[in-house]
Amino acid sequence: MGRDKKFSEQDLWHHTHQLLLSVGYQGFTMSLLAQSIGVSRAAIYKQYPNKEELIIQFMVWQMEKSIENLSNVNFSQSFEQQLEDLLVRMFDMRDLHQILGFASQINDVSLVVKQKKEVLNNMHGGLYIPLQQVIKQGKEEGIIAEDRNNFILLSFIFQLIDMPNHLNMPIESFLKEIKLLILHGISK
Amino acid sequence: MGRDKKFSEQDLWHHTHQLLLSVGYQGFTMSLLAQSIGVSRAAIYKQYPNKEELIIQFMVWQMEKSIENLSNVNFSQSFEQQLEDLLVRMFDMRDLHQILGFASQINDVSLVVKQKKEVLNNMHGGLYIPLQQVIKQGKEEGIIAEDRNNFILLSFIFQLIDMPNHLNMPIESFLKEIKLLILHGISK
DNA sequence: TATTTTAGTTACACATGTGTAACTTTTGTG
DNA sequence: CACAAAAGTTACACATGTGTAACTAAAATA
Repeated sequence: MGRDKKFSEQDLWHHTHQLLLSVGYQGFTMSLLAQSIGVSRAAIYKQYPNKEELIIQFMVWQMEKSIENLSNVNFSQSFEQQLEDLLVRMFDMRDLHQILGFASQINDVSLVVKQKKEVLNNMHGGLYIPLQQVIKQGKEEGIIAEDRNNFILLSFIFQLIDMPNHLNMPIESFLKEIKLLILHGISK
Repeated sequence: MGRDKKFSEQDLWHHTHQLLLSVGYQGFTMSLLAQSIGVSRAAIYKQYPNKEELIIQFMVWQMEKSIENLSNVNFSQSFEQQLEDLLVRMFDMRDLHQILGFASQINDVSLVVKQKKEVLNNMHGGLYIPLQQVIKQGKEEGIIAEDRNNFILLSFIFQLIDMPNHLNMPIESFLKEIKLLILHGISK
């Protein structure tokens, strides 16, 4: 029973996403969110006790989606194909990255928030597993030197995916450039 | 004449810098700044009409320092030496980078702000000139392929300098790793 | 020492954000 | 149809931020 909802969880996350991207964490307010969804602030407070819990929950949800996505890389391919597969998937979740960067700014206003921040941290590891797998393949194929530190290599890949496309190249060619830089840097 | 100042411009910029790093642009308030300097808010308002003009002025000042710094790379060295020289200097101005990223979030509350944002944009070019010079040298020495796009290469270098040092390696070894990644990517 | 000038403080009016309590609307069900 | 349950709104109290006007403090100088 009860009356029909004016906004779905999808709506909520959609607008949360957009707002976080455009105004950042500190600029994000419940007023702005309510306004962009088209309901009153209090309607959102019925579902989430405060801004912090709403945002951390959004992040956990996004992280789950991302881990799922990355874990679907086809690991039976060659190293280079795996890398390409990976890069395309990582490229799709670029702004997610940016958003997850806000996690450290969230105040521990409640135990729940503190715990979910911890959860988020642990999930970060899950994000790295597929990458580790790809690097392992690269080492097996003799493309990557055995003695190189995996963690640095994957930080490198994560960092490059966030490289701004200032020239506004088509995604495909831009990804090709990134792949080239990852594989061989600036040298011939 | 008049009474002695309680805080110098240096003090002001120092605390502005620290605050921007720790709380970000949206979290930055005149109250926090005044508090960390140890004066009243109004004392700062005597010098800057609002937060926006204060911050944009700080950015212009920082940018000037950075351009000056980068332009002092010794361009009579070999490509690899130039690159190393450059990386050390860029590493010193890492957080500057982060701070300049906030520029787009500053509201155009006055003509002055709008103009200084424009100035800042133009200065960005000045930051690239020494990098272009180094890349040119690399091409001349036949290390970088002639047909590669300079702008992408320098975006790449800028991006890598911001790579987080999650393993907390000593700066020297970390810079060595970055240099290696820039030169050859992940391949042997 | 009285005056001028500059630096700094206090206190106000205003704006925007938060979280909640009391109320209203809409829906399904006995 | 009336009434319980869920969803939504309005209005309030409170907190924090902004910018300014009136005031006070300290130093140079005539």
